Amino acid sequence: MRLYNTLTGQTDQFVPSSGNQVKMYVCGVTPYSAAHVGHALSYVVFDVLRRYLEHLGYQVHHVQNFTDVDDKIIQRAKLAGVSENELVARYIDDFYRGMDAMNIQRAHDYPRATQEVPGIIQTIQTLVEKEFAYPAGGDVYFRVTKSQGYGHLSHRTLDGMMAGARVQVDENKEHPMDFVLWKGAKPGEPSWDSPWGPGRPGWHIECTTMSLNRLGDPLDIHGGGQDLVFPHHENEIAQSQACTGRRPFARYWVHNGLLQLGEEKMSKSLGNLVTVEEALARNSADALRLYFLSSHYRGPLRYGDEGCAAAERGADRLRNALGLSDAVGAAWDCSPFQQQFFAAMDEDLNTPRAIATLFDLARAINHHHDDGLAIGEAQALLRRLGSLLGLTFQSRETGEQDHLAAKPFIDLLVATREDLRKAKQFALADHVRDGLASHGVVLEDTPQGTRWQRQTSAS
RNA sequence: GGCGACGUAGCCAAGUGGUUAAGGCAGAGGUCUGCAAAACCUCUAUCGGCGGUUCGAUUCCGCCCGUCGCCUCCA
Repeated sequence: MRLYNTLTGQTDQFVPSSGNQVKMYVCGVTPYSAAHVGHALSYVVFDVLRRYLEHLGYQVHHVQNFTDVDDKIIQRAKLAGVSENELVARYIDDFYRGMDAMNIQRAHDYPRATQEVPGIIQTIQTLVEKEFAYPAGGDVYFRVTKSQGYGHLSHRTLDGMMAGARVQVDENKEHPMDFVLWKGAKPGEPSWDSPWGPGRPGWHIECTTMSLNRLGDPLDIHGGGQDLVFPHHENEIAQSQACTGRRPFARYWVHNGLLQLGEEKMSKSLGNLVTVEEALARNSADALRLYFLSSHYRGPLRYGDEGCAAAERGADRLRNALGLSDAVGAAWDCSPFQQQFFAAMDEDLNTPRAIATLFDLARAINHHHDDGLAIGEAQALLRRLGSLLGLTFQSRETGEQDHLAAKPFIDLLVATREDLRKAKQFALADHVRDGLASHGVVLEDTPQGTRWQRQTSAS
């Protein structure tokens, strides 16, 4: 397949460094607040990338970290009156719950910064020995001026960055753009002993240590949101290549576009976020995935209720095509849809086009079903292609319990209405139908009898 | 200020140097239905503005207008 690579700025043919093994490292979250739909979007994208690579026959080794020590965690824990560990545990749980509900496959490994401290210290030590890093005032900094090609990934130069005039003056730094590898501990902060005194890892260094230790360089794919390109990924490259003395650290850099809420990016610091839990209370996971994937992964996407509702109706359309009963008629060739789908996915994961193919296939299924042809094979294809996008074709699960409890009564009402219709008591029959509809139960009369289901779109 | 991205129908969103510019949602008409629902069929865009390159540009180049992202923690 072809894949856009932030490093080269082009869409390149994807070829892993060794055979059919793919080493994929995706930057994870800092668990100090609930997982939001922007996270869901990002991890849906990498989930689809992984599913598709696996479909192509690659063996993907997927590692994703948790940055479980940083300023915000310390601050929030104090605010909540719990330990850092408790806070982190709570939000890691929340993260897993949300991602599982989105049908995102779990990574093979979820390393945590706090569990890698000896390795991180080792990495920093190597950098200090190679003079890429220097201790100052209890901290250790990375020397960006010694790093060749610094700024290459984010297409900027040190001079250009200085011109931004937003760099903060720091007495300890040799150069304003130098960044911290090790933060000396302040009173009351969690800390570890190190050759430079007690402290904790800086933000970027953990990913270098974890990816090099868990996967080894070169990584085939390094992914994350576009907001990580600078400084996080730029710094990761600088550190990692300085540490190993080899390049590239990662061969394909894949970045997803950011989700916006209203006119701005959704982010924890702006506080304008919708949590995954909230989104899933109103929409099925399929609808959200359809929504995310119906725009290209590198472009921005505006999140909103109208978009969710439209996606839910679309999901219904696909579900309906799969819900049709098969006939014993002649078969027909549905393989062109498959080819079209793969062609779209091969071209830098063009999920909008792939989804369009899914809808085309659904229409063909409905059409041929009307003509009395066999549709089982095409339905199986739709299911299979959909699963490459992580679609389950299940309706929303909320209210499942009520629905089960109410089932015998709904069945009874539906059967009664059937009798009324047979007796041509249409006014009464419609009254029953309207009454059920007002409780979110939708009836559908088919030649095989009346079907009912709970309304899938949130209301 | 520096760097980057984007501007396609009522809304969301693909795509291409040249026969009919995907798909979804919404809308209109029709078929089916006791009526609906679902489904099917049909209809709804000269691709931000101005120049340039070209036989020909929505697609390439320049400028302008507008929007967004990064440059600070962030998927």
